[in-house]
Amino acid sequence: MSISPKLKLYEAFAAIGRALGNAHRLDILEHLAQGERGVEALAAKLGLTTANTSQHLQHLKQAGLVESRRQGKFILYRLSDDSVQRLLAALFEVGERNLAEVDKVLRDYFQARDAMEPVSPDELIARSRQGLVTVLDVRPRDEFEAEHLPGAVNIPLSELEERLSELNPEKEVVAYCRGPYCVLSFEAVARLRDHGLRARRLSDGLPEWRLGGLPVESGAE
Amino acid sequence: MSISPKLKLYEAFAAIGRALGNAHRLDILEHLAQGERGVEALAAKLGLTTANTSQHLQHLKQAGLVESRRQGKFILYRLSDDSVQRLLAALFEVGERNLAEVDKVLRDYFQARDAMEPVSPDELIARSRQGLVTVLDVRPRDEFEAEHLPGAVNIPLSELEERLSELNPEKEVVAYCRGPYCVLSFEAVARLRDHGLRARRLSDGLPEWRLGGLPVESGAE
DNA sequence: ATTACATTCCAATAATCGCTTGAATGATAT
DNA sequence: ATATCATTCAAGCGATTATTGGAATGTAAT
Repeated sequence: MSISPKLKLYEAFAAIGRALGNAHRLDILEHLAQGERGVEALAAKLGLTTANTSQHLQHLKQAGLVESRRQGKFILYRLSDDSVQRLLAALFEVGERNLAEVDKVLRDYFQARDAMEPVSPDELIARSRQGLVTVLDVRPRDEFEAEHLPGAVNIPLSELEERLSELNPEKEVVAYCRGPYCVLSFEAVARLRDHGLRARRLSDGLPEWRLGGLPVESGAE
Repeated sequence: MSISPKLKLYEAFAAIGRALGNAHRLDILEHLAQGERGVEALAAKLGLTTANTSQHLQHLKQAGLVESRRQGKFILYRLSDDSVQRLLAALFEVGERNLAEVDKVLRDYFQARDAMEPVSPDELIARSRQGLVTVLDVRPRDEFEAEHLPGAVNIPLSELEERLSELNPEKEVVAYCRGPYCVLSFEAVARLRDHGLRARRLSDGLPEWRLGGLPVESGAE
């Protein structure tokens, strides 16, 4: 007598759950949400060994969360589907709502999250059309070149101070990066304000923007 | 130097993932999606020991997926939030889309899923208003009494054959149970058709109906 | 072919998980 | 108080997981 089909299904779904059950793998998924990446490139960004990164990717692949294709010497990984991003969003929502620990980190580190008054995509589009804002992408150059918001300027966080002059002080800066928990844009807004500029964060990152059906550009500036 | 705040957050989110990473726990969540339950009652439905069920519940509680309250001698557990149900739905969607194994089970066991032509909630409401259908709840009596669709008739699957006469053969039967992977309604529809009745499944179960903001009733018939 | 290089596989470690059994807790009922 | 009952805790087992370093695979360039 075989196991109930419902449990068989749940076993498969649980495998997806286990795949989500590791912080590094969530990190990988955040990076892949921005576009295809090779194993070594990912490993470098994450600070993991390639062997380890490869293992995590295999794990994610078996769970149906990512797919891969070969291009020349490299094997590029990407999210299987938009449904994966929605799953991540649902996971984050549950965490934000029900885990005191999450709330604490958000409050302590991403301090004054509310005071940052994040800009919604709709608002950004409206103000951008009126020429009131500078859209600032603070991710590393390679990520910017792969894909970015239309009309965005790229100043990686590490170069922010040296390149302040490139920003028009008349306009408000709206900074974004990889996603809702990417620290780059928080940090950027704080530093820009220290230098007397008006700056706010976009409420989400590039992947959420794309998921919302909004346009993106790719290539250098 | 402390661990990055993003990883701290992801560690918390990963804990939720791990909580989803066990078939029995998903089963528990399906049952709790229908309403509050005590530990022993759950254990009986799931076929687990109480100690084991309790452990799983602790695990789910720590992950913020369920909450509990004491009522007299019993401790009742419930889902923390609607967001938990949305998370489950997102998990199922990813599985259905990207896991060949899930597809296989759905095809093999829940055979001819399409041929069953599930009825959507909207359609059910319309046809029900016209008096064209019998809404049939095939879950065990206790679950029916806790909560059911308005106007539904309760015939647990185990009693289906004996109580066929209670069903008006002029009307089409629309059966439902706990959720999209609950086997009861599939089985019920198959058997009803064997007996010459027109029968279809509701596309989802009671929890999804409630999540959609549609009304439910409770108490005996 | 041979070399170079990206990626995956393999083996070994320590840590964690799922489940069982039996005792401990905590609230209610007598 | 004492007894009862639902639930949780604690200890222990076999199985699984994350990680690492080194070997093996497979593709591309010479």
